[in-house]
Amino acid sequence: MATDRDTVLEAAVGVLSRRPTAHLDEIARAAGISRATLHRLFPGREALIREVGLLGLRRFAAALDTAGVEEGDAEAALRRLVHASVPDAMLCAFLAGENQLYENDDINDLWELQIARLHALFLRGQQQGVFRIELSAAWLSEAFFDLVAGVGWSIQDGRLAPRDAAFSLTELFLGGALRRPSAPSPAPTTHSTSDRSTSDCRPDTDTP
Amino acid sequence: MATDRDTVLEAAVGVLSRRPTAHLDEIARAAGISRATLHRLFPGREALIREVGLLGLRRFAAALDTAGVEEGDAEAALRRLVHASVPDAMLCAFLAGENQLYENDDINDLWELQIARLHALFLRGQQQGVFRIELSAAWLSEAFFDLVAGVGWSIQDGRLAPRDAAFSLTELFLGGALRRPSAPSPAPTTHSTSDRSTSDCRPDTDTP
DNA sequence: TAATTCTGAGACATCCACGTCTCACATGAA
DNA sequence: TTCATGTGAGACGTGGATGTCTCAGAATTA
Repeated sequence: MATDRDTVLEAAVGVLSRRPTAHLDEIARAAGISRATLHRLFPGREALIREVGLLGLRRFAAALDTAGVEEGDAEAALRRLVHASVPDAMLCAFLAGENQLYENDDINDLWELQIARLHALFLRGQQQGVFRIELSAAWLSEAFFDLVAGVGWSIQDGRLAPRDAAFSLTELFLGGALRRPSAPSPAPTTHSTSDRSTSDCRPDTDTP
Repeated sequence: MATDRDTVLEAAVGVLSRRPTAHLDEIARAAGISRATLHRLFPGREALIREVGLLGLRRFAAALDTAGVEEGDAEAALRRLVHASVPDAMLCAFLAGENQLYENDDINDLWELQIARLHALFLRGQQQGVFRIELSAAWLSEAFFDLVAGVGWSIQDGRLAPRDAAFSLTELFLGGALRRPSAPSPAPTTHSTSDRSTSDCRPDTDTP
């Protein structure tokens, strides 16, 4: 069913994010293809998980791009980043689990690059007076990424509704990160403007 | 050096939390013992990681106990829980990564039990009017545990000072979880009373 | 229909981590 | 010193996942 490389990779994430030692049989079955075809697409297990990591990093980099994290108000940029990264929360969950797994150079470089962009966003926000300075930018970066990963896990396990993901993440994180906590708005910019529907954050685990 | 079972397990966590597929050679070397001794202590890899999971769950359960999460004000209980669980943040990081790994019954039961206690804490806090009701208790539980895990990873990688861990976690999480956000106090109850020193949160990675 | 391409299923061979064993040596007690 | 216990180092066999191959059948196209 899933002849697309990226489709197979997303199916692999659904398995590997929870069981990093899953057999290739299992991954192939989750993708709806045979082990032979999996091998035709990716020459070996190492190549597969490397490409999974690369896909996650590409998606997160794209989210940083589309959110425009280096422009404008830091709070608004973070809100945009939430909406842009929540659909790929599952990939981020995988990255959070094995970011230090790779001794590969290009992956680590790409990873450090994105983390640096996050770090710069929080640093800028602190200089703008939007984010609290008692919490280090490094900690804010780590916490944000971990919460994105938590969103991915929660959605996969059915503990969090995909439509609530962006709202839950934004409110919880910004409540703790903002210097002057905005009054807990009952219904902020989540379900309103809908520049991008957040309902397409699907684990895509088994949809044959 | 580390003949103690728990010492070996803690050393194993430092490796397994980042690389779940680490060889037994690597784990033994991290613990400062030989592979033969590791085998004498734990009969096989499966038994090892099972005991690592059990240790983490026991520690987290003990943290819930010493914090007394089922008593008194929910906010105060959560603050106590932070201080009690931060020293074992590395174990929690391991659990966060592979909580669904086990098809073992007793581990899953113990896991569900602790999560239920967390869930009850947040539910009680919401009923008390302390925690926000726009964020589900399930999400608050997941987010809290993920942030504890993030603390463990950050400390292990040297990105977060162990002495700042409890403060960073408390401020970030409570800022987003409290219904009436307390004014961002510059130095709250973290470094003051010191019921338990938070500086003993050491990854214990390689101390030969 | 006929040809081509792609996939699934299965059968191998290979390799590596794991489990087990033995032996030498260090440490501590008698 | 002598004995006992425990550890480290290494060798060895095994099992299972992985990698590669072939072939039959389905899907697509001419």
